[in-house]
Amino acid sequence: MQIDEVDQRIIASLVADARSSYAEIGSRVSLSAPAVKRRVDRLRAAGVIRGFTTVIDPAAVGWNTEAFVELFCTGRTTPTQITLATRRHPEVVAAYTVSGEADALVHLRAADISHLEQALERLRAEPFVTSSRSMIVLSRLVDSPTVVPAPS
Amino acid sequence: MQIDEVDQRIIASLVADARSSYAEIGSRVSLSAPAVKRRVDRLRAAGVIRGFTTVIDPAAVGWNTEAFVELFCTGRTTPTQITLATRRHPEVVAAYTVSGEADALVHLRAADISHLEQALERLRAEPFVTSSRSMIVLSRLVDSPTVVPAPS
DNA sequence: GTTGAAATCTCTTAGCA
DNA sequence: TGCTAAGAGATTTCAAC
Repeated sequence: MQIDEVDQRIIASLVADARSSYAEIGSRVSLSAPAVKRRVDRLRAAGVIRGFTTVIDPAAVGWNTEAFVELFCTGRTTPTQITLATRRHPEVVAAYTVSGEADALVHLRAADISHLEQALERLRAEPFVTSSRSMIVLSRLVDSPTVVPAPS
Repeated sequence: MQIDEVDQRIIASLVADARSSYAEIGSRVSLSAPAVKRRVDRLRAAGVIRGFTTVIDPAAVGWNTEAFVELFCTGRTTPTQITLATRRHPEVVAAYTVSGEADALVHLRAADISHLEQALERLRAEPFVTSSRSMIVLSRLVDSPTVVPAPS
């Protein structure tokens, strides 16, 4: 799909605040509210905009502990297998297949250390996991939403 | 701050769709629109709700390459130093201090491999970095927004 | 302290030039 | 694309629980 500079500025505006009105975005990109809505609808339909969500302080809802786990898998493990397995665990925030020593990197979020330990145990019990290496997050230094490059 | 089950359900609703109306959320939690707004305002003021954002397909805006980089730092490196250094690089999506072998884990997003290479070079040129280990993301398997535990 | 109802104002959204 | 207009939603005020 073709995205012009106006689309990018609309996206940037929506990333900064998903609840701003079309009129407000329009005034920022010099477009009328209906024109903005039409573009947003088009971007949603095309899958460029996946959805609108809310950024929550994890600690406030009681999920204080985070970790990244590198998974080492058996030779014939497919990405699909890892996807299905990791999706089953509610503690999994994100999972990736990666190049390098490990085969996959899993981002976990749990209430506390003991909850994290349980989740880790469950994850490691998956049949294709041969070993794992965990990094517990001590502090989050930077956390930006998806960066939209400014039109050059 | 005190969060009751109604707040949690409002949060869950906003995480699922940040643009839904207060009336819509209200019908789901059996509250009037003004009551929902008051609670949302309170949650925002308390920092539980950090903001509303839009989930973008990174590929659609031309950022196709992702990597995680483990940083090994000199003995007297403070988290603040790492924060300031990583914030300077627009490719840094997130950064954490971690337990384990590495001192920090940095999540990078770039347009392509050569862009990623440049970003990595810049990052490794930071004076406190002694070495690094990169994992290039081959595919994103799972990517959930912040999970809000259902009230039990 | 909270809530819901009503009034006013803004925004959304469809139709049309 | 912008404009207009009708409907829907947001938000403030106020009274009641």
